Amino acid sequence: MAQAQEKPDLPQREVKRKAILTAAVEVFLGAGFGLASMDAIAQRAGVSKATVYSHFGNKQKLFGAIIKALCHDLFTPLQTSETGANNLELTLRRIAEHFLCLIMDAQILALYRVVIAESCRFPEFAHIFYENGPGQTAENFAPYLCKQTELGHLDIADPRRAAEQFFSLLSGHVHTRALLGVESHIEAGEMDKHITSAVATFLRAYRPHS
Amino acid sequence: MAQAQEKPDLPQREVKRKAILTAAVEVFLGAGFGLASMDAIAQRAGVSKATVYSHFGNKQKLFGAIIKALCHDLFTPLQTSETGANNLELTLRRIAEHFLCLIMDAQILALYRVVIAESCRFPEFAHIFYENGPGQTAENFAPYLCKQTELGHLDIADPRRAAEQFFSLLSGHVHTRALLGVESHIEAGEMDKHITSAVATFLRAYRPHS
DNA sequence: GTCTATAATTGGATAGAC
DNA sequence: GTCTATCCAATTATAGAC
Repeated sequence: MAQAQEKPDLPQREVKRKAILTAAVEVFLGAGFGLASMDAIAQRAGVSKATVYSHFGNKQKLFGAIIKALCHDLFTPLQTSETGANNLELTLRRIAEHFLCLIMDAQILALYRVVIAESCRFPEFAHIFYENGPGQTAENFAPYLCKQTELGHLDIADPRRAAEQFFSLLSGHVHTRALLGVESHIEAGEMDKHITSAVATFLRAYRPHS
Repeated sequence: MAQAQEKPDLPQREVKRKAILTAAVEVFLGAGFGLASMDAIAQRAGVSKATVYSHFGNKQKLFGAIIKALCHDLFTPLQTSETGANNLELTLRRIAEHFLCLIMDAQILALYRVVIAESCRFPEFAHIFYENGPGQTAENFAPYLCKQTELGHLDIADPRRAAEQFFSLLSGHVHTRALLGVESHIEAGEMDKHITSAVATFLRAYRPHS
């Protein structure tokens, strides 16, 4: 106590802040906003409740902090540019696989559930989620479809709408079931068929009739 | 008080039971399971809390009762049989319109949000929701696609999968945004374009190449 | 059978010691 | 800056009057 303070620059406070955020993610995503308790978060973070409040003010603000952070961190943008270039079907398939890894990710599913559940009480977070997730995804993919149309490999009049259709085909009932926790595990073979079928349907619909 | 009891057969108890159920639907769908209170339900039903407990035992059981009732009542099956018969595109469009009315219905959206939110704590209800909703819908539609394939109007190898793709195209980001409460109102013209585009994409993908 | 009143617990938030 | 102890409101559930 006397000669402590040796490393005033070691961010002791930041360590606790991180611990609280990590705990809050687990508790909020597991229990939802309503049933999550600040006690549970403090306990899991290994700090006192007062410390939690000193960092984040109140429950709503803490909730907002973790939702925004997750929306910002979890959605890694799909790489549509600089691809294997010439093979359209293969490129679509690669994008499809990445997309399905994203939307079937346990943490993103949990985030989606919580954001949907609280969309009436916290419309701001629903908006942020949509813009960073589904919105961005379609927005980024549309230019690729546009270019492929210019090159004559596709025949698409409304690229943005076609992009949404592509991802809707991919989400499908597989995603619905995952969101509902019904028949939660899907074997690799079934997933492969699902992707193959979605890509094939999209290509049959939008390939030029030679 | 003395000469009351004139109509012992009037189902006074049933009236209160109905009032409680109605109130419970509003409160649970509005607030979610966690933030819904038995006080609020009793108050809205115009009865005392003790009466609520005497009818439904506890909060979980009351929640289960209303979820099951809603899953049973809200999903009206799409009429795929005995249609305008010969015009395939028109029939698909009619089914599509009915389907979109269903999934954009405010009460079904609210039910969906609550069921998703509680899918971890109440997997049984998620299962019932899926079976009565998305599952039934695709299951009932598949035979129609099968028959159209036999008639040579469509070319579908896996009718069940194609059925899911049809409804996935129709749900799309329109449904996602509605679920999230983002950009909640959609004008009729935009909805019409959405349906037209989804049906057209499905037909281009699955019509036989003459 | 329904109500009023209350028990028992929990959860959000804070005051004050160190 | 962090912890302990506590306040206060709300909530589930029930006991007992009528």
